[in-house]
Amino acid sequence: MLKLTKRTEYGLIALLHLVDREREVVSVREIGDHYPIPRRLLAESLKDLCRAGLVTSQRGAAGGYRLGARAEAITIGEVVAVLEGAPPITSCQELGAADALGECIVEPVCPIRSPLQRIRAGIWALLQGTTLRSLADSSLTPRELLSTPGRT
Amino acid sequence: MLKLTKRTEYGLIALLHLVDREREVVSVREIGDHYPIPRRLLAESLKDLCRAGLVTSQRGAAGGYRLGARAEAITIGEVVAVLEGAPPITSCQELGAADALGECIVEPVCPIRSPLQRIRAGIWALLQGTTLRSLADSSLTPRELLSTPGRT
DNA sequence: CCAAATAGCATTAGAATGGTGCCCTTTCCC
DNA sequence: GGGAAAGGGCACCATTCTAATGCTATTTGG
Repeated sequence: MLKLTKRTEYGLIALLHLVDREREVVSVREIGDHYPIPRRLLAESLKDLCRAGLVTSQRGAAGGYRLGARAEAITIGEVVAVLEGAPPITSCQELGAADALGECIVEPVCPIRSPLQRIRAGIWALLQGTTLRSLADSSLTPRELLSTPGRT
Repeated sequence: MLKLTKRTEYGLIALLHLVDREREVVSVREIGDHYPIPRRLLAESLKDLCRAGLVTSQRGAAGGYRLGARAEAITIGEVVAVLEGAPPITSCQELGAADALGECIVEPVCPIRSPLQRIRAGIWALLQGTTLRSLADSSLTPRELLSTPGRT
């Protein structure tokens, strides 16, 4: 289904919490105490984010996590890619070459021509264009997508 | 995971095929012959789309399907909602009232404050703002989202 | 009447998801 | 030094979702 996983939700919650305390080391316990979510899974998400370098960890008694970069430099796309695997944007589809439509001789139904691939690319672009900072500031979209135009 | 289902893909392929032959009645067999996909599932998707009124059906020997509205009037959001269930945008979250952030006393962690909810809303807005026509014309996004700004 | 085509329902195998258990390693602090 | 606190790494289970197929009924054109 078209939805992000709990894993991602917990990760984002943690990251936004860390944005609030940029530069500080915050333990999973403290983050978990603020939200009605299974602390254990929160920890799993943070582990994954740590392996990917989006956060750094401090082990030991007074340990915890800290943002691995500025909040403006971490995109939601990165977070999603880490926590639920990179989107299966295959073959010639690379967002950069997204203009080269019409010229794809891979298959009878080239993936780039599949409507689903194009939609995925759009969603992906949206996520890549949203940073932790902008999410923290409640302005989700790059511009003001929520006031949708289109629909001729 | 953040992905649309095959069901949706087949539905979109069928719909785009019907856009090409607007007003004509096209059988599942004919559509299926054009793409390397299980014809049976294609039929399932079309059945669902028919129940929802996005396409109309003609039963009997020379039967088939036809678009239920103009290609400009059918949004990808509608198609997705039909084929994989409406997105779980719960409670106070309604896209219209998305401005009323900060004032939500439902839960300790109000869904509207959950980053995941906000991202879902963004994705949903994107889908709602894209029509079958614009998809057929390969210009996926309402404006030119693919050239993402943001990322301060 | 027959063949083609949609309509409806049911089921199956496999994968993904959410959640938990168990144990190890590191580090602070008494 | 020793224990408690905190992260690190697997492995596992139950439930749900997904993709796909089987079977049968109903409609309709020729």
